[in-house]
Amino acid sequence: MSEEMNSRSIVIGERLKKAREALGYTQEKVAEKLNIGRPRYSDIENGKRDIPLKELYSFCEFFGRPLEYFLKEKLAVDSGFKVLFRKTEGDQEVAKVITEFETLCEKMYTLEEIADIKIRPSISKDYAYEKDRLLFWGKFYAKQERQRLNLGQASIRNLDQILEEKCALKIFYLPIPAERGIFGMFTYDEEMGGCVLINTNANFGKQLFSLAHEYAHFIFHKERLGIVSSEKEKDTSDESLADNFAGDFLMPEESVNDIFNIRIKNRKDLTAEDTIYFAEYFGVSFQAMVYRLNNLKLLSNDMKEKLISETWVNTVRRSMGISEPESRPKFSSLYFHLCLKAYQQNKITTSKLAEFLELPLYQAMELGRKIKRSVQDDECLDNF
DNA sequence: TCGCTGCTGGGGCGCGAAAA
DNA sequence: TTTTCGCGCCCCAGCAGCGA
Repeated sequence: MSEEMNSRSIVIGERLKKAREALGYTQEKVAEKLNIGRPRYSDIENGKRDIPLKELYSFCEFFGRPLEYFLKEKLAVDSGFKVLFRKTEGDQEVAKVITEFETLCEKMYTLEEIADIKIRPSISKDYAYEKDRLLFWGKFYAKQERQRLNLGQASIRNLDQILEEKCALKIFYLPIPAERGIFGMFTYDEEMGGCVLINTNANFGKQLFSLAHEYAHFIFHKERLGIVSSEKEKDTSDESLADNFAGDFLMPEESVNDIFNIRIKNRKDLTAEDTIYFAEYFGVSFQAMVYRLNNLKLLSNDMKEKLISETWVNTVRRSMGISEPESRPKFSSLYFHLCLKAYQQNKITTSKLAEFLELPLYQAMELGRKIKRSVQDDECLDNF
């Protein structure tokens, strides 16, 4: 084996090991699935044996990773996902989602490199807090962040765009099986910056809340390599702080009070219709709105319990002319923009464009033609 | 203690080069 | 053209070390 081949085999072997451990498989299981002997697979992982291209494709397919993952000299997220992997040990469905999340982050990083645009968070502020005053600090920093980002008191439905543009967060959307109780994930890496994954199986209101929640992790808990925001962990102090922050950030007390005073005035308690109106105004879920109104003492405990148990909320929403928006694209507008920019500058081929956007080649060719014809970036974005 | 991993030795198989 | 030989690759069995 030549020296070059040897170093390549070592890199591939290390990536194979990471990919295998990410899915919680043993060497024996992988070897069995791929129909090779375990010692041979062990040798491959240890870089002692070169891998034929055909076999490498099988590995890509089996681990759900692009070929680049095994061949690239340097990965952006070589260390950043380790903790996430450990946290989801044994749950291969979730492990697969995380693998896809990692792949998306890696693609984003590659695109930034190709387009020569490195977008990194500029936050250097110290977000210190005391663990016994989480309500206070959540509210305090939510207000500060709104000011810092010039958001005023208005509702922020386009939070993903704001966080991408102003905080350089990388945001992706993927479905995670509902029964796992996972709403979002966050990971941070010096090289990559902050990366967020939102579960698209939740409704849009819940997704917005999860995004604000993950943003809280970004500002408070960057030192933790990976965070899975789930039902199981909701009572931990980090999760409580993130929830408090998200509630205050999305539904500022002043705004809620203002609307309450205009709409409700002299009435004794809110109705389900009122709560739906509030939720729609702030873009959050009905449930989040109920809890927020209750926390602000604008909704009695009895009414809170009654509203939370209601099953006809969606029927009322529809009768009020409110419908759930269509499904969300997996990629952010920034990711899409970087793809188009790289293609426009002839830095990626049509097949690469297809790969980055996960499109069939013919669609990528059509898009490519539009990009080439188009004079302005915006025009081609609108046309697609 | 058990499961996982790394490592070694023995043996089989296929392929290419050299010899008959 | 056929046979032989060397080499590389592979599999299997088994042992030792490590960590939970």
